[in-house]
Amino acid sequence: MVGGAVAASLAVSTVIFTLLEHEGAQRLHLPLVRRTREPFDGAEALPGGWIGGDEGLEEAARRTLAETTGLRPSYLEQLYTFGRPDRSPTGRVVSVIYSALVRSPEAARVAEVHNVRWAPVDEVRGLAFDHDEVVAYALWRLRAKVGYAQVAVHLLGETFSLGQLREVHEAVLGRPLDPANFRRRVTASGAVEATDEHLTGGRHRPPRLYRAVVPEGATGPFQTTAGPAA
Amino acid sequence: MVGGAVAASLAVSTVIFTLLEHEGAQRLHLPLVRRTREPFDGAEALPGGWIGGDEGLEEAARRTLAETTGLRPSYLEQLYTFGRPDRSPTGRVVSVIYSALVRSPEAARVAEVHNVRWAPVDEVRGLAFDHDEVVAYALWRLRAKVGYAQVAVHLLGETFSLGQLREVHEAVLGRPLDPANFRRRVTASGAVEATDEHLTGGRHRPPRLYRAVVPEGATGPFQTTAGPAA
DNA sequence: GCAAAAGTGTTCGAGCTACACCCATGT
DNA sequence: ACATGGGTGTAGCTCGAACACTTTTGC
Repeated sequence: MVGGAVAASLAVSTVIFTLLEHEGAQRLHLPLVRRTREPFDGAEALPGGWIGGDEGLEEAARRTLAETTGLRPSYLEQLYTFGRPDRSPTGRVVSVIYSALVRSPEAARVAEVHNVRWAPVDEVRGLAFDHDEVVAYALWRLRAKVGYAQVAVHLLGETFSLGQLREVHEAVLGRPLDPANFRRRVTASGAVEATDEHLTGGRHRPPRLYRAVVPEGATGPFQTTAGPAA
Repeated sequence: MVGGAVAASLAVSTVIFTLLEHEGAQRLHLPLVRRTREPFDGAEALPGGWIGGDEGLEEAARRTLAETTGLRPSYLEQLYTFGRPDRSPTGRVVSVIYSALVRSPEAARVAEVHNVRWAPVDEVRGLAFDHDEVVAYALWRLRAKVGYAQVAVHLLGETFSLGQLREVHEAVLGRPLDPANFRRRVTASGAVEATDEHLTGGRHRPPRLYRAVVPEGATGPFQTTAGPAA
């Protein structure tokens, strides 16, 4: 299976979401890096890089993410592969796009070190290549997924209150949710389990803390919500 | 963005589903081609080939599909990209996998011409590379998708009875469906529209023929059920 | 005591399932 | 006439939306 290969460059880029305080509310942000070479010199782009000769695709996503932003995501899944022949003006580039979530403290830790700007998702425009499109698609997928899969917990720490989890969902979906119904839906789904601890220091009644339950099928050949394990 | 590129070979393969008569019922089948060179010489594999230097990914999928099987799919979407460094014993190959549907007459037309075997989906085993995995994942996705998206119509002709459409769903899901409820669900969804014609020649009351309704958002930048347009 | 979030209960309606039943056709 | 798939009606269940209400804390 060697011989027919063609000279396309293989890249990987990642759309990373996190929650940051913005105008008094938790809102979805993503990190952008400014390009320092042609094409699109000076424009902002998604973090990424070339795929190494001896690494898997997800591995490449993690490596380039660490190199360009220093981030270690708590969730990472393949999103889509873009390969229009004209998407880069300097030659054929096929990009495997990953989608990731990082917890806020991790994002804050990195913000001061690297040349990274955290942009609110709805203010992302004018990115290099077709990255505007990529971001819109990643956001659409995240919003769809938060409805049926346990992804939101990856934006929070080990334990969390149901109010905090609801705020995450609200930030992702961009609309308020009924606290009572949200609580019932989440607890009934079995996706979280109660701990004995409560969150103190708040201004009101201390909420019980919960922990995410690791799904059953996660050890099988396929993660049925994210794609094949390969 | 030239210069860092790495020497990975870029391939495309397609999992194609169609409906064929098998043991008295319509069942899902897919075409396999027998390899005539190393690696996996003599084994069966998914149709595919190398991606050309000046074609899009979907374009490459259509071309290789035509070249190896002669098939023209009525539906085609990107499924997943596989890139484990060791998935081919002869060197690094990254494969973009597409999932396709073809109508039965098209499948029958091609079956006699090319070196293609149509295998019932649940008897597919021992394929080259990681193609067993790929098929299992494609099937899982198709079954999930048939529940919320209008994909089944691509296995039928221009017009069809609701009984035929139900048979398609039953073949995909592998279980019987209540005819009354299926009819109501489909008509209420607005995914099909009634024609004035009826299917004659059957042994019983002639069913009304329906036509698939092209979804609204299909002209926008994204097809919200399949992925970005790019 | 008061404000506000945590947490519980209840009602309502949409949508799905199961199943009874009528309709129209070929044999 | 009758068998069979096409097509309609309907009762019951589940689940989510809306919202009233009680509980527990800080101030």
